Amino acid sequence: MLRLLLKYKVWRHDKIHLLLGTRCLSILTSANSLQRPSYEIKDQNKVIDFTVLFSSCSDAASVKRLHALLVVSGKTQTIFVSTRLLNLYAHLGDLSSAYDTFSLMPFKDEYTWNSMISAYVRTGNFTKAMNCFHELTLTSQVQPDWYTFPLVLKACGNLIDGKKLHCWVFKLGFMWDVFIAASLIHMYCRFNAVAAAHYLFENMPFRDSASWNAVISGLCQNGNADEALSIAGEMRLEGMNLDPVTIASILPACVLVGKSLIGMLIHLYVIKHGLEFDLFVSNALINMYAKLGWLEHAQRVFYQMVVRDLVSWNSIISAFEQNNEPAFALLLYNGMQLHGLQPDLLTLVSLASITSQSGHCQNSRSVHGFITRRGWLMEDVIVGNAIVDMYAKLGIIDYARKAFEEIPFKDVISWNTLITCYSQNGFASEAIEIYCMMEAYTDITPNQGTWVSVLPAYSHLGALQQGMKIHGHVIKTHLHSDVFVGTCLVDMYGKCGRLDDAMSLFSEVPRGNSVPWNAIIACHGIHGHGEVALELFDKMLHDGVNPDNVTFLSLLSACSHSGFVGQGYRCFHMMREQYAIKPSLRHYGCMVDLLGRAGQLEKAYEVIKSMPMQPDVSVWGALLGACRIHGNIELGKFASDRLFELDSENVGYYVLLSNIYANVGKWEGVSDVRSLARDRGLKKTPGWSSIEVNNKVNVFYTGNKSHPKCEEIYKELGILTAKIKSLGYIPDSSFVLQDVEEDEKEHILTSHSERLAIAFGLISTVPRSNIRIFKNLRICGDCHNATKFISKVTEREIIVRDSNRFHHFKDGTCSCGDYW
DNA sequence: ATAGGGTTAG
Repeated sequence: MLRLLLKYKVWRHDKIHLLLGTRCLSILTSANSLQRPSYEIKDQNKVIDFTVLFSSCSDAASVKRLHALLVVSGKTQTIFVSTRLLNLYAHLGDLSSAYDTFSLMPFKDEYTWNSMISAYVRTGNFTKAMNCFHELTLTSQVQPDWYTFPLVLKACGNLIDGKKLHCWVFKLGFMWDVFIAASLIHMYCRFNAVAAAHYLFENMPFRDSASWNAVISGLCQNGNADEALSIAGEMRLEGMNLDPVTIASILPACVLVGKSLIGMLIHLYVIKHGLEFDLFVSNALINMYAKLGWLEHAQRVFYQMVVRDLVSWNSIISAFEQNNEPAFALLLYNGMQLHGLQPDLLTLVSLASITSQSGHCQNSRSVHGFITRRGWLMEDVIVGNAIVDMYAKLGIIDYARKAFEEIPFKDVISWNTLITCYSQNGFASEAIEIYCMMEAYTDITPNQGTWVSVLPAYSHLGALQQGMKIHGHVIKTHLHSDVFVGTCLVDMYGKCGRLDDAMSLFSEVPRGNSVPWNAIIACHGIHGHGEVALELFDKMLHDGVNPDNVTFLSLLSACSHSGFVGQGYRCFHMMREQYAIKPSLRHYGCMVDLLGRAGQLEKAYEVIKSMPMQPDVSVWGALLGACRIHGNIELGKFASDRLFELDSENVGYYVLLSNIYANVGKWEGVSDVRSLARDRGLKKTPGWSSIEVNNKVNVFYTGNKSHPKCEEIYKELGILTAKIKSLGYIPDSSFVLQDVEEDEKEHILTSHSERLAIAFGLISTVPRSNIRIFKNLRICGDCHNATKFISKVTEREIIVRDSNRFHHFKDGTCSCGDYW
C-alpha cells in the first residue's frame, strides 16, 4: 500500500489522480475497518498526502469516511485539514456537518472563516453568512481579506443596506480590486443605487464580461429591464459579446416587463452564437416561453437540451402546470423520476398545484405528507404557502387552515393565500376576519396581493363603508394605481351600487390590458346599463386593448340583462370568428339566458343542442328561469328534469318549477313538485341578506329572531304589509315550498331575509335616504313584487343586489323590468 | 485550500 501511495505522489498531477485517489481512500478505509487503525495510520502520516485524498472525495459517503479517518489520526487539529474538510461539506451542501467541523476547530484562519461564509452564501443562508462575518470581525484576531468581501457583499445584496460595508471595503483599500468592485456594483444595482454603481463602473481599471454582467444582473434582479437592456447595448458597442450569464439574467427581466419580442430576438442571438447548449440559457428560455404561454417552444428547447438538470425539469413541469395542463405536467414529473432525479422543494410546489388542478384530493394529501416527512416546511415558507393554496383550490378549507397554522414563519403571502381561500370559497366574512387578525396580531405589512384578496370579500358582502376604509389603506400604501388593486376597487364600488365612483376610479387605472375593462363592463351589466357596457366595449377596441373570454362573458351577460338579443348575438359571433375564442359553458349559459329572457325559448334550446360539451346546471338553470318568466310548462319540466339529474338537492330549481305551475293555475303540479322536494330531503342553501348601517354589516336569515332590534323589525313589517296590501299587493305563495297552511306561507314570505333587512333599514336610517340590501341568492319573486310596493309607500329608493344583478326599486317600479 | 456576474416559486 505504501508503495502504491508513493507512486501516486509522483502521478498526482496526472489526469488519472482522481481515480487513483479514490482507490487509495478505499484501501485506507478498509485497512481502518480491520481494527488496526492506529498502527497503520501513524505510520503513514508522513507519507499520505491528504490533499490528494481531499480532491478525490466527490460523494457524501466518501467525505464521511475521510472525516472519520482524519479524526482517528488526530489530523483535525490542524487548520489546513479541517478547513479542507469544511469545504468538502460546503460543496456537498451539507451545512450542518460543515458547521460542526467549523465550530470544533480551536484555531481558525482567514481560509476557515471565508470557507464558512461561502458555505452559507452557497446555500442561500444570507443572514447566517452576515452573522458569521460579524463574528469574524468582532471576536477573532483574523482580518477580512479580499476573498471575504465578494461573499459578504452577495449576502448583503440579498438582505438590507450595504453602505456600511462599502465604507469598510473602501477603508481597507479593496475597492479598486476588480473582483470586489464588481460585487459592489452588483449590490448597488440591486438596491437601485444606480449612481454609485455607475461611478465605480466608470472608474474600474478594466472591465471584463463579469463586470458588465454585475451591472446587468443587478438591474434585472431589481426589475429594471429597460436599463439593463440599454447597458447590454453599450456592452455590445464596446465589442463585447453577450455571454451565457448575460442572457440568463436578462431573459426573465424581458418577460417581466412584457418585452416578449426582445426575448425572441435574444433566442435568435443565442442560436447564432452557439449558446443554445448552455444549461442556464436553455433553462431561462424554457421559463420565458412558459411565462408567455408558448408551450410548444418551451418543449422544443427542453427536448433539444443535451444535459438537463433539476432546474430544467422543474421549469418544464411548472411550464405545463402554470398553463393549466396538469396531466402533461404529471407525465413530465414521471419522466424526471425515470431519469433518476430526486424532486426538490420547488418540484413539490408545482406538484401541489398539479394535484389541486386535477382535483385529486388523495394525491394532494400524499404531496402534503411527502413535504412533511422531508421537513421542508421548516426550510422555506413557499412550500407551506403552496400547501395552503392547494387545499384552498380544492375547497377543503379546514385542511387549508390547518396547513396555515403549521407554517413556522408566516409571511404576507401565507396570509394572503388564506384570505383568498376563504373569499374564493364564498366565506367573505371569514376572509375579512383573517385580514383583521393579520392587521391586529402581526407586524406584516399588507401588499398588493392582500388588497386583491380581501377587496372581493367586501364587494361580495356589499359592505361599502368598510370597503371604503380599505380604499384608504390602499391609498396610504400607494397601490391605488396598480391595475389589479384598481380593478378590485372598481369592482367593489360597482358591486356596492356606486357606479359613478366605479367609473371615476376606472378613469384613473392604467387600462393597457383587458382586466379593468372587464370589470367596468360587468358592473354596468349587473346594473342593467347594457348600452353603456357596449359603448365601453367599443372604446376598449378603439384603445387597442384585446378582449378576452372574460370580456365577452361580461358583455353577453350585460346584453342579457338589458334584453339586447341582436347585440348579444353579434358579440357571440365576434368572439368566435374575430378573436377565435372558444365559448365556454358560461358563455353558452349567457346565450341561453339572453334568448330565454327575450322569450325565444326554442332558439335557446337550439343553442343548448348545438353545444360541443355537456350542458351543466347553469345552462339548464338559465333555460328553466326563462321558462318561468314566459310560462312555458313543457320546456320548463324538461329543463328541470335535466337539472334534477345533475343536482337533485338544490331547492332553487324546485321553487322555479313550482312557480311555473302556480302562475298558470296548475295546482296539482305545484303539489307534485312539493312532495318531490320533500321526498328527496332537499338541501337548502340558507338565504341571507345584509345591510350596512353605521359601518356595521347586519346579516339576516329567513325567520331570524336573534337581532337585537327584532321586535321593532317585525312590528314595522306588520305595518308595511298592511299598507302595501291596501295598494294591491297579493302574496304569491308559490314561492314557498314547505307543505304548510296558506296563512303560514304568507308568514314565511314576510319573514324572508330580504324583507327583514329592508324593515331594519327603514327603522335605522333617516327618511328618504336610499336603502342598499345585499342578498346571497336570487331575490324571491314575491319579495321582488312586495319591494316595489314598499318603495312606493315609503318614498324610498331601495337598491337590492342579488347573486345575479342589481334591482333599483323606485316609486313602485324596478329597473330590471320584472325579468329578475 | 477560500473568491465576482446566471436559470425555477407560493
